[in-house]
Amino acid sequence: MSDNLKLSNQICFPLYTLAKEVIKQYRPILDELDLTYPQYLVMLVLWEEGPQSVSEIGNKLFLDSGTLTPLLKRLAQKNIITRQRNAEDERVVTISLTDNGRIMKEKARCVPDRIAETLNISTEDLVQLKNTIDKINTGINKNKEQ
Amino acid sequence: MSDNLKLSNQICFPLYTLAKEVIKQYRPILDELDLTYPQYLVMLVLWEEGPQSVSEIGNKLFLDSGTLTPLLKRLAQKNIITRQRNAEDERVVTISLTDNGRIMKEKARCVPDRIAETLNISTEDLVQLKNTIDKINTGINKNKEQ
DNA sequence: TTATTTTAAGTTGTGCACAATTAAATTTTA
DNA sequence: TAAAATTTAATTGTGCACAACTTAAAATAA
Repeated sequence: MSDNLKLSNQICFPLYTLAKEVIKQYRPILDELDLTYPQYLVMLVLWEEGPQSVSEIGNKLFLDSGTLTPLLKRLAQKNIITRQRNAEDERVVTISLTDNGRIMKEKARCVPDRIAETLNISTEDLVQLKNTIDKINTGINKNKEQ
Repeated sequence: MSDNLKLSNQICFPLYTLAKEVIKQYRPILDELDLTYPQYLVMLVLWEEGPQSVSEIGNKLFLDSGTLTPLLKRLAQKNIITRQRNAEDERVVTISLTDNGRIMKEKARCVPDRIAETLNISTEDLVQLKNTIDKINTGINKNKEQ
């Protein structure tokens, strides 16, 4: 195994553990909103872009209906979103915020600040990480096109 | 929300999706070994460091017994590891490779090459990513110590 | 030694994540 | 228009991931 290949091993594992670790940083903060990290992502999309279909949410978050359907049912049960089958196209289910869901946006305003605190890292390093991640994603997607 | 804080949002989500994406690259390759990515990590540790307890594996992979116990039972069912309660200290369960488990190491030799191919990224970028990840992990752990 | 504390693994319950399949509605094509 | 293909959610099943708890064993303290 060449050094370069060993390196790929040394990257995937840290990446996998770091992602878990960062999500763990969200847990105590999102607990106050009674949200998990994937649920928070769905709420971010709805806060930012308003009512939309399950598949639109799925395309933005890279999650399929097998993940989203039960997750959205849980958000509906918390009474922060509604799920309504579309009248024109009955295949589509439109997800909208309830009043409670909209109110939650205010309570969630502080989340990014608090995460930034726990990450305890410079802006330059964050920019650096984002650039490298984008580069890798480009590499992976280039392979897919072939 | 300052630009810096927006950035933390822009980092955590790409990190979360990239980690999932990279693990997805492993799937077709590890399917040939009938292993999942976490199962592959356990096998790597056993191939490299030999028989060890559940908690030793857990410390190295940052996984607890709630995750490892059922995972290890599945590996034992595939007949590639054994789980044996320690005679001196009966709290400890020692995990060892079977002959099949040792043979699998040869079949797994090509995995890093094939992953490196799909990632399609330069050595410099990989080194870069690893450095940034290590830096963030240091930042998180520094916070924990406080 | 006996009681207390700690440690190791297992158990239970919740919530993703995703592959594979299904069912129904819509669109496209012949 | 009727048949075929596509799209959208939902369902089913497997496997993490982790918090909270339990159990048994071992280590430590009283």
